[in-house]
Amino acid sequence: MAASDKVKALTNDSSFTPKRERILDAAEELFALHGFDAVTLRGIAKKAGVDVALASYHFGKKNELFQATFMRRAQILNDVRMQALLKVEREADGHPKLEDIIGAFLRPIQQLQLSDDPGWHHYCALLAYVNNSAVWGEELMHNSFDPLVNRYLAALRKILPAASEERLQWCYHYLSGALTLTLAQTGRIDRLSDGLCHSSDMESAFNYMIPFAVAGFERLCAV
Amino acid sequence: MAASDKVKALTNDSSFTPKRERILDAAEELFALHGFDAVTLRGIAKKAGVDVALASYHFGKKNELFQATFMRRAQILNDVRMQALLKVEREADGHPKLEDIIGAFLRPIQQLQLSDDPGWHHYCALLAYVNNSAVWGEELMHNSFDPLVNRYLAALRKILPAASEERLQWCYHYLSGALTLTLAQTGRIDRLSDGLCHSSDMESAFNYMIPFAVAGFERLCAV
DNA sequence: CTATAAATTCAACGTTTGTTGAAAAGCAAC
DNA sequence: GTTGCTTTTCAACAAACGTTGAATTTATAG
Repeated sequence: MAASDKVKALTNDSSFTPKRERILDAAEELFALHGFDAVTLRGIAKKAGVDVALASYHFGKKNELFQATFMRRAQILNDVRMQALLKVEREADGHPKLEDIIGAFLRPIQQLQLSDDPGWHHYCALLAYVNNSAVWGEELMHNSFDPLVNRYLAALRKILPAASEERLQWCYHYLSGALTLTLAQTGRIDRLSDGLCHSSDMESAFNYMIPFAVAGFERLCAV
Repeated sequence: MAASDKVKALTNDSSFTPKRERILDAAEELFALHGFDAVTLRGIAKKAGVDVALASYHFGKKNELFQATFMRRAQILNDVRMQALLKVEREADGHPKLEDIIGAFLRPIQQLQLSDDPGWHHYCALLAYVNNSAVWGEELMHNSFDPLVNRYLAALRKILPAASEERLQWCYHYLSGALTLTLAQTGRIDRLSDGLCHSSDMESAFNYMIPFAVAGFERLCAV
């Protein structure tokens, strides 16, 4: 009996089988690189050094494996982002600047993307895939991130009291789009800029993205 | 002999077989909705009311059908966008405002998306899929859109002479990301805003997107 | 050391996939 | 109306797919 390890997943009990984790690692990388449908359970199993049937044993259907892969790091990301928001609110005595809030939202992703763990690198690409997907975009993002995002929106509302809810939502949408295309790392900016800029240059990408988004929010949501 | 109709495609000769066009229509819709790998040639053929083998006969491999589907409307979009840019440049005696240029870049997409032809609706979703895809994003976008985009970048350079090339490229990247997520229509903003905003509300999406991007460009690229 | 349960592999199933060669149908020209 | 060419269908292929039940190994507990 397995495939009902959901209790474990929820309680963040990391007493998992090593092979189970290796399946998730392999799935993470392959799903991020090629998308859900282009990846086969056999490909995942091979990369994990494991029999095909083991993926079904631990996670059930292929759909469920995909969701498990996506959810695994979601809570960690939420925690880091929440800490970042609380920090800037604390340090500014409850009156953070717009730039601080957007920075708190974006910088953790940049840091995780560049961390030693290559899994986070893959996860960021997976995040881009899911957020832009008509199939997974709504439900999976909602289940994984809405509480945190709503907390951020509340912080933005507080310092942008003149903004209509509609404008605030659309501004977040544009920010999310800019972030998503950045994390997708398609190599397009490399081509278009003829080698001047690089999709992999996350430092530049985030350094410019923050003031870009700040200016947009101010223009649409300022008093 | 066929599958080398590439001359026709290039010369825009629309003396195509009706069934060939119906295959492209069906492929457009299905690829946009589910992505390349989730769509089968049999599914396309069924929707087009045609035998499976006919797709291979006209387009060769599945890859090539996908590219043909994507390229079909690309030149039309390029033409419309180019006309829009020339118009704002003409009407401003060669000195258009930033807002005019970005509007010329975005408004044609909005209009096509909302046109009577449902094919454009699907094509816009396909554009979002391709632009965010690690597999197709670089090559296909480059082949289809780079000349036009470079023409727009030149127009932006002219009115933002103080901007470094790097900043200009990244600003365009963020604009492209905001546009891409908008065209993807994942339904996420509907959920996050609890029904207040709608992915399908292209009028609001573009009305807000333009000033958002304008403010971003000005902040990063202004004198 | 043994019994019990979990983890893993093995083998196989029924489908579905993209692709192809040959046959049939449609259509032009003479 | 027969001859050539294009278009379309038919039939079938080998390969790969997700999934499952049973067998085997590994770990846990008493």
